[in-house]
Amino acid sequence: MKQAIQCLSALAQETRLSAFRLLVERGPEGLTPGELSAELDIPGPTLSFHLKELAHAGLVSTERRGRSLAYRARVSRVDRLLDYLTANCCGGDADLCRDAEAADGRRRA
Amino acid sequence: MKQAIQCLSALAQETRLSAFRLLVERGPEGLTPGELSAELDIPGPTLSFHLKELAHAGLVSTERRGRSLAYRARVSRVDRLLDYLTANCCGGDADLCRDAEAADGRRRA
DNA sequence: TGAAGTTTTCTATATATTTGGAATTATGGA
DNA sequence: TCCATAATTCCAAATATATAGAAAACTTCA
Repeated sequence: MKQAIQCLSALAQETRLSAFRLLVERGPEGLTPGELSAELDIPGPTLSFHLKELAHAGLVSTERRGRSLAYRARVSRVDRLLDYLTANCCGGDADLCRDAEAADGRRRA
Repeated sequence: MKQAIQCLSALAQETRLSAFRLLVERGPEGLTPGELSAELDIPGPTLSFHLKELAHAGLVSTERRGRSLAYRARVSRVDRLLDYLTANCCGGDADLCRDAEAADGRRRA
């Protein structure tokens, strides 16, 4: 649970969510803090604070590339997060769960 | 994006995450604030504050049932959240994305 | 080794969230 | 209507998070 909250908190902030999504789009090549700082128009220290938060949650990894660092998104973390959030849905009864969602949809429609 | 942050923030808190997961497990029958308050050992006003947060994010729905309310989890919101977080992964190049994850895994192993 | 480029740490301030007791509001049944 | 139950709102204090300038630390390449 601690880990899930860490991931959720990390993504529940505008600057960090934007940075993470840029990194997801970019793929394996990654982006440097300098590039992110420019792209997001955020001062270095502020960005650094947020990247640290994402790294601490395991949502990004880093690798040195020349004189800069390359930050990359770890998308698999997001998948694991989803699994945790919906674990044992409807007590494990898939049919019940499907019905519940359908009923819920009907109510809103 | 606003909506995604709202969902993430709502779940990024111990009491709310616990409540949400209890509701997910319970399925369509739902749980009343009183039951949740007892189960989680949280004072009424505190729980109420958190349920409001979840409801505001669209993660739970309510329905009156006799003298109480039934809170239910809206699991579909979580699915949509995942889609948003990983949208346009690796610029839409699925092969690239798969490779990136595999490489990342190798690095960590 | 030294200088330039990158990124992070330090630090203070501003802002936002969480908590729970007391009071209030809403509901259903007699 | 009136009472008992259920849940929410109000409020103030405690806690946590975000921001960015100045300074420091780490890398690389000449």
